[in-house]
Amino acid sequence: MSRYSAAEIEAKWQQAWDKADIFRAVRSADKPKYYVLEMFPYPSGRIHMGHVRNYTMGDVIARYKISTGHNVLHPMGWDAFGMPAENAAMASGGHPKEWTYSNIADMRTQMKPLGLSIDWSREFATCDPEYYGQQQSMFIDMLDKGLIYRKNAVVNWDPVDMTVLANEQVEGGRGWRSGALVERRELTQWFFKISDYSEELLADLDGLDDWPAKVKLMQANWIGKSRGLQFSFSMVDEIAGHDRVEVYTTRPDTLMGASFVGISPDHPLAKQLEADNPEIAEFCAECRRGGTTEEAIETGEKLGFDTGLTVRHPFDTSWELPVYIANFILMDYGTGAIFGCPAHDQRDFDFATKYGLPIPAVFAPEGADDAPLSEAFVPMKSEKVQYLRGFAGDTVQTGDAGVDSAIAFCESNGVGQGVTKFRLRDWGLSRQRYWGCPIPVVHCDTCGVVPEAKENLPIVLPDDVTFDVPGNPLDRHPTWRNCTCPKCGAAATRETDTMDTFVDSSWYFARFTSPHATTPTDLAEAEYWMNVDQYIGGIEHAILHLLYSRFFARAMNITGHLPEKSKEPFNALFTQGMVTHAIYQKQGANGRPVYFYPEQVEQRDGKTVLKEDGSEVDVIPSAKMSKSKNNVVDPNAIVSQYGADTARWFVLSDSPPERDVEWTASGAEAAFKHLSRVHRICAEIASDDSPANGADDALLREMHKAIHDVTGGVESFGFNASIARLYAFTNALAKSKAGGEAKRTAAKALAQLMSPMTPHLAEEIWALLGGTGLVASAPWPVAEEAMLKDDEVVLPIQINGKRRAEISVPADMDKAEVEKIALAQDAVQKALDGAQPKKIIVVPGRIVNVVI
RNA sequence: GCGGGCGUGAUGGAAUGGUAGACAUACCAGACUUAAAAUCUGUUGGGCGAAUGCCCGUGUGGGUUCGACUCCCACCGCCCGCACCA
Repeated sequence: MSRYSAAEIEAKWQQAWDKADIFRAVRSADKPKYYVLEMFPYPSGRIHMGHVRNYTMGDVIARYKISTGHNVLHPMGWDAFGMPAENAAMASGGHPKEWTYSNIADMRTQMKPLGLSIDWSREFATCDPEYYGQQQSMFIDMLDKGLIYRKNAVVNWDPVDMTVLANEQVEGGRGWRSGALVERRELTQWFFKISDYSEELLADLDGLDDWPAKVKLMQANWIGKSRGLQFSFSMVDEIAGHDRVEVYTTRPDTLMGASFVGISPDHPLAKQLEADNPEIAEFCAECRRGGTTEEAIETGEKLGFDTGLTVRHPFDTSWELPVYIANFILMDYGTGAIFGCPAHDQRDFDFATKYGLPIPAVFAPEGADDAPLSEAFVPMKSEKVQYLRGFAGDTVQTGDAGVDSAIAFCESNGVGQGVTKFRLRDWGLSRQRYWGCPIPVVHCDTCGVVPEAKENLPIVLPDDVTFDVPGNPLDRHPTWRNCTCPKCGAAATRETDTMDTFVDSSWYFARFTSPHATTPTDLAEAEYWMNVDQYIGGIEHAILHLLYSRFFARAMNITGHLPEKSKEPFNALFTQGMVTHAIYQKQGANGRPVYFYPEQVEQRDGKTVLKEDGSEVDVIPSAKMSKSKNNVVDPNAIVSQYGADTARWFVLSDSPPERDVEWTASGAEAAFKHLSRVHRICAEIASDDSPANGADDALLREMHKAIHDVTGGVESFGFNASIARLYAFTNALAKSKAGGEAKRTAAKALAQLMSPMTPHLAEEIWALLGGTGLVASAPWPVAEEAMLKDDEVVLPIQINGKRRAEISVPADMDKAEVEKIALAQDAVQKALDGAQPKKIIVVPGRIVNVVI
């Protein structure tokens, strides 16, 4: 009998699928469509286990949906622009384009053996001119609709990558990719008006029922809606055109607790003062430098500088407050100025204590006195408090009510107005890089900034560039920027900035519906295939990519490139966990850890030791795979050792999909053994000629239960549960004494149920067992309701909630009868000891509980 | 600090409020073998017991319920996200 040879089987069936062309997505009205998409990869050149897990999950869904009669769209492409390509060019010569396309070719070669049900005819890379040319076309449309604008802005400048970063790309004051401390620079930049959609992007999260709550929450936090009062303090002495300080507060109810006004070091007034006061200039410079060490960012002492200026309280013009420049006030948030209410804000409290400012309480816990505070009193806004210095609403009310009535009071008394503010800023898209989509605008001396004419698109990146010096090669290219103005025809220059690569990934899902169209999308195709029914990717894209894509879908709808229904483009989102692996390390001589590869260690007497000298090593379980920690498992090595089916089976089997899964050698080995066993069992069954017998029914019932449970698992992303069920079904099949026909029926069902996870092996055994056609296109088996219930059920008998006996009764026996049998049990009789039970609970088919 | 999630055998993990530990790993024992590998069979939460069995057990403490891993309250621990956000 032939052994399970994954290499042979997998190549054979991949060819069969190709030949039958069964994964090509075809638009037709005869079937419902299903669009499943995994977040497309960056072409680093190597696939890793995380990719395998991500794409396998998508593949399970895609294959399952094919067999349940859907037209499935399951595409793949490449997020191909971005800095690693330029970094590679800088580090080792070569060209980003060659580096990228050769990486794509390598990764495609590594992915194909996984046997994914991808429609490769739709493949594209975002660095293809056919793709980014359409992106340029959309840029022009969006510019036309006022969705994009240009402004001077203080931007986050990454001094290592020599580029501008969006706020979202700055993490803890550092560039998200380079890790360099970000500097402030003023540049003219292009922006998407995403902030116009803050309210909508927030409100529409509510409709995303099949998104993880966690992701929705993260987006809501990021959008950061707040309701407050904006008003101004008039200055006692006007200076150089400044007669008031505009502030924003979310706690206007604490206005009577104001003790100072603080402004940001970047506030226009501070800049004014800085100009003729060296001391202030020194302080502001210190603040700006302030953020540059990590400690300062983390712990940050609250520093202030008394400007000597004073302002009048809006309710009492004789009440004067000092104006401080303070390092903890951010110019980008609100108005860049605050009033400090030390009694109810710990930060203001610390500040007031330090500079000897008064700390009047505005409210206190119900029934408490107006006693001096030793720390700020900051209750939840939903909590009721007693106002001591309130000015609007009830004396005892919640903070929320206090805020509302304070806003109403202030508005009717001409003190400012209630405003809603969002934390979400406009999305700066300009990057001073070469390897990105050129921004299709022209700078003309007479006409100014002019969008390029669409017939001139795509504006293609020049190939003759060098990377021997930092900065943008487009900027120093001798001729590329020379062009004519599309408006007046005079000589003009191109914009040399390119787009943020997040633009590329904000619409690729729409392009997959018509990847070769000569417009960004073909509306008829988009109308048919959109929305993405199931999107699968990592939680790390919870905010940036998904928020930008949601915005882009709206912008594409406005510019006529997507239908109205696609404003929320992803119907369901699933965020899968990582694939992790243990780290083996020892303390090195210099105190730093030394890392070992998995093949350098072994288990001896329950300890993990080095093979070479038997010394014990430390094991850190479940760590993210990382080259520097020597704990990376290469998918291709696994595929050549065990086959793709084993890799696919394992990444799905050991943990729930949303959680991390730890790759273990023993687990992979076990997966392979199991698949070999399935192969062997099915090969035996193929030629089993034993006659039908009494065991057939039990096996077929087992089969229908397996169909039911496995289907449920696949539909609810419980792949690990489906796999556990398949193990159990295989065990039942192996042990069954049923006749050959029944066994073949059950084994064919096994092939079908396994086909989404291990498609090659499934085809092989399907063929061995005489299945018709390809299992990949066979209709999904349906569980018969009648076969799911056993005639006899085992009921546990509990006494006071503890299991004391078991009875076996017909499943449809009525309650009274069950009760009678339960009571007759020895254990029950003994426990009752002649007394009457207080109560008997019979849950049909489940349990009996006798209460004594 | 705010928000969210999670605590179950040696390990990964199962359990619509209804027999806790499915399924798998690991370990141990046995069969086959000259031997090993492969394969097959069986055991394995803790304690007591010769045994039918009994007691304890899902982070800790309380509560609701005939019955709680599951629901409620409080606490402890871990993980993730956000954060001088006015």
